[in-house]
Amino acid sequence: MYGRHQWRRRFRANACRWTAPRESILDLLGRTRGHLSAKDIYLSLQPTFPGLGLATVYRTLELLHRLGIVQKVTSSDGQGRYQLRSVDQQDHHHHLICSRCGLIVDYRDFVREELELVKKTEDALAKKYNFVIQDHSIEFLGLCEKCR
Amino acid sequence: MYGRHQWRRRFRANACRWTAPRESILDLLGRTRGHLSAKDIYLSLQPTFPGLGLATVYRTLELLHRLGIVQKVTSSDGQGRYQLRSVDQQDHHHHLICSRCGLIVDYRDFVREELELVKKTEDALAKKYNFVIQDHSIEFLGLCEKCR
DNA sequence: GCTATTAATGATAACCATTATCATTATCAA
DNA sequence: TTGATAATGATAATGGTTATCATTAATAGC
Repeated sequence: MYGRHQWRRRFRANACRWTAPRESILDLLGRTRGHLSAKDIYLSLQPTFPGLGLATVYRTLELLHRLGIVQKVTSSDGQGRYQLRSVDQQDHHHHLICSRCGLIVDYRDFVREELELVKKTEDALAKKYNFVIQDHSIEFLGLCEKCR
Repeated sequence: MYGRHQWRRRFRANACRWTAPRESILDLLGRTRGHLSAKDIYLSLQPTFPGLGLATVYRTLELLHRLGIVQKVTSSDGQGRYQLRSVDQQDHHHHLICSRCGLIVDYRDFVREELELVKKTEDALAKKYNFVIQDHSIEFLGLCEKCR
């Protein structure tokens, strides 16, 4: 995983400053498995960083998303959730989402097959519809064990 | 496509009443290609149905979604968009979404291959994670011709 | 190490899609 | 026809996200 030095360099390269809020948010994302909402992050950092503002969390997440550092999932309730984009391809995954309680499960089954197809589709769509493809999302919606 | 008699029967079977707002919304969805937001629908019906309330549009869309009549896409700007679920399987498609302006393109390329993989994945995930799978979503995000 | 420039921050108001409330109306089974 | 009640419309409330703006802090140039 990246350390603060690498992050700092990456920020500099994009004319962005390396600040305490950004470091603490990246740090939290780095040591958290799941998908965090802006409020999750805001509340989690409250004890160690009481001065942090919610607006800064949003701004930082948007920046990280723009830089391709963070992956954004808009769940069906319209709330954005964020996760560090893993450096190694081994960790690429897709989502299984409970439409009742919003639980998000990362699954890694069939990812190889999925990515093959994704690559093929991506190329074809980019050409046919004249899009610049930035990302893809494969999700299954259903009811989890508790909600079924 | 369904006519009002079929819809009416389907509503009755679910203890739902057949009303003017519901008929007009279904009618509009039936003769519109793209994905409509609640406000789109509200504004489109304003001339022919001035009394229609926005809340009713939301309630109707939620009902149609619950009944499986309508497909919902939550775009990355957090706005819900709705489309009549097509009766014939031939029309099954996935989405190409512009992350800047929200444009949604339905594509039908590689859908056969995608659905094969989807079926396989669905079965495995349902078993492994004890989910009841209701739906899936495959989306590509990028910048459209105008926004690139 | 200073200092000027200006990006970033925090507090808060504004925004906007969606949901809840509630009195009124309309559907439909009996 | 009528009674029970589902559905509606108007509007207030909610909640996530964005805009505003004065203040603070990071960085490049000296």
